[in-house]
Parts: sequence; C-alpha cells; structure tokens
Amino acid sequence: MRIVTWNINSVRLRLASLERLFAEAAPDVVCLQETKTVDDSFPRGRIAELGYPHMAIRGMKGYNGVAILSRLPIEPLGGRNFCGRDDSRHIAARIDGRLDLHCLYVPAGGDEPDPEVNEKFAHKLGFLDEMAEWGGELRRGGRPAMAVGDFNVAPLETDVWSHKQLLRIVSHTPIEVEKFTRAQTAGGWVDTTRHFIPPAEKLYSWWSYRSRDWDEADRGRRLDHVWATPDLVPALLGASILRPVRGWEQPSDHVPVIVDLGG
DNA sequence: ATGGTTGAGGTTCAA
Repeated sequence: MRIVTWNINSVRLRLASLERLFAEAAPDVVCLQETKTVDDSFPRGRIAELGYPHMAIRGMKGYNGVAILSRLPIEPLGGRNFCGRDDSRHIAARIDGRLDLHCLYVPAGGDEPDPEVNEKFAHKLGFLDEMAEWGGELRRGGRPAMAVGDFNVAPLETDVWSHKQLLRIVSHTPIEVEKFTRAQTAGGWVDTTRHFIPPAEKLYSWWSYRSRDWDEADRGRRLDHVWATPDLVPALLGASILRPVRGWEQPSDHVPVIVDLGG
C-alpha cells in the first residue's frame, strides 16, 4: 500500500498536477492539505474518474482544508477541532479496515516567534500541545495508525538548509521543535521518512516561492511528515520525497512525501 | 534589515 501526503496549495488550481501524481506515483491513498475550497466545490467527480472514488474531505472558504483520497474502501472517522476551532485542519479515515489514517495541517504560525505578541504562533504552539494529548489518547486505543501532513515544523538540523540561520525562524525554533518532539513521543510515533533516509542526510519537502531559483538556492525545509505507530514498522517497505514535483508547471511550494507498506 | 512569490477572493490576508 502506497500512502502519499501533499500540501497541494489549492486542489482546484492544481488538479492537473494531482492527476500527474496519480499517474506517475500510483498511490493507493493521497492525503491533501491546503485544499482551500468548501466541500461543495471540491473536484470529487474528476478525482473519482481518475480511480480514487473513496474520499473524506473537510474544507472551508479560502483557507486550510484537508482531504483523504483513496482507491481502496475507507470508513470516514470525521475530524477533530484542535484548539476549539472548526478550521478544517484534521480529518481521518480507516483505510481498507487496516489502519486509521489521520491527515493534519498544523498552523504555520506567522513570522514572529513570540506567543506573547503573535497570536498565530501561540495557536501553533497550542496545536502542537494538543497533538501530544491527542496522540496519547489514540495510543491507548491500540489500533494501527498513521498521522501525516504538513506539520510546519522542521525538527532536525538536517531538515533545514541552515540550522544556525533558521534558529529564530518560525518552523525551526527550539520551542517548536521541543513541542513537536513531545507530540511525537507522546503518540509513540515513528518518523517513517527518517526510518529509511538517514538523519545525517539533508532532506526537504518545501521550498519557498520567494526565490528566483529554488533548485539552485536549495533553501528548503522538511515540513511534511509521515508518522506511524510501532506496530506498522515491520510492514514498512520504503519512504521517499518527490523533489521533482517542485519543478512541475505552476507548482505547489510543498512536494509529496511517500511511504510504502507491505503485507 | 529587508524583500522576495503565490492563492483565494474580493479591494487584503495567510503562507
């Protein structure tokens, strides 16, 4: 089973890219973030025609929005309102009766890394705290699960182009990394990407639009993650990040992250 | 220190 997560930055604008992803990566399940559309305008029909008729979607006007697209049968599990906000940042589904898949979009957090003056950063830290509680609850449920999505944190020094230059940049500050790591630990989550790609290796899933040549400058960050419960680890076959997708026509600033499961 | 670009949806906000 191949599972992909991708911050698509508008599912309607990038429907052709999604179609190309289906064709070139042959995923069984695709989790999307920043779909940026209400459910009534979600391109369900086209996606079903392309072979992914099983969907769980949760969108809102203009911002955020998450979706799970599957060619395997799913059982929708609904979404949680993190931080008491109904803002379309989480949706879940049981995939083929085999695992519970959670698609998440963590708040970006604005520019100023100070929760006292920046409400968006405070929201992000609160969200990460709640992810720790939530992961602990899930863990007690005891089912095989994955948590994937745009977590908007690059935890390792090798997850950013310059650890030193990004220490005070939102997504790589010590407080975010600490809360991110706490959430991972509380849920007992395994980082499936780093399970296969050594932590010593530089690895990114996002490159800013604000660069003349993203490939040449290569000032990336690994903001997109695929976490799995330990009981799924024996089934893991591989992991990869589709860097070339950043070079597709009219690209998202994020690229798809893949995990393959056997059995 | 600052600016750089993109998307949605309207005459700006979020990333």
